[in-house]
Amino acid sequence: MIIKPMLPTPKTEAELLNRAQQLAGMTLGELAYIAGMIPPPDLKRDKGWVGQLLEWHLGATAGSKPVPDFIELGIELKTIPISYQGKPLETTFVCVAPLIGVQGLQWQTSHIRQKLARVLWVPVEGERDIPVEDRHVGSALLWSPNQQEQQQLQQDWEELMDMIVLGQVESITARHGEVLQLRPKAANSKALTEAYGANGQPIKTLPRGFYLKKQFTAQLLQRHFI
DNA sequence: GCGTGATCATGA
DNA sequence: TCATGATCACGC
Repeated sequence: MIIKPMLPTPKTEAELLNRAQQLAGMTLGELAYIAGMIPPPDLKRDKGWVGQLLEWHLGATAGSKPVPDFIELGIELKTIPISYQGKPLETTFVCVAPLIGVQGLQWQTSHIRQKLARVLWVPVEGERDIPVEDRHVGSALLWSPNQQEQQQLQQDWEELMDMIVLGQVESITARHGEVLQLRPKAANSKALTEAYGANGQPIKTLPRGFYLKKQFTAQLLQRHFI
């Protein structure tokens, strides 16, 4: 697939937000045309397509490195699929969860806290009955967790990491955590990575990722439009 | 396999 | 109907 070079990366937060807000109201088909991309008929085999399209338009630089999308600005870009009611249709993947070498890890210095410190949220229509090319981009917002959100995130993170340290990763389900979940994040159920077993011995288990629950992202979106 | 971008699809 | 657990694509 031939695509045009991405737009230059914004130099300031204001410039990034401004550019994101210019995209509001446009369709993914229009944005794809500008980028020289072809919209897929659906997202079954192109789950990251919308995110990569927006990365192109906003000049995100990180690629697949475990750092914020806009390194200089310390800002993470997240597209979020929304329903006709403006509520999230999916949970939001944040980052991979460490399963070994986790003793002594602190929330304050964790990767997930760094990733969520400043996020540019770009809502995009996500109902499956809307053709991908006809879906509209919504109004972008820059977000940092408020005190309550920080507290909720830290509490969930500590609970989940405690279980990982204790070798209970395989008893963690998506129901643990109020706002943050731990779920598989893998190519398939045969992809395995190392973790601690119940007796401290090494085991092989599915890689996991941290995800924000829908209710949490719904509230932060709503908070912005109040 | 890992980390990025995420959404799919089935069981409850 | 809906969230959980599973899955898809890509660069390296």
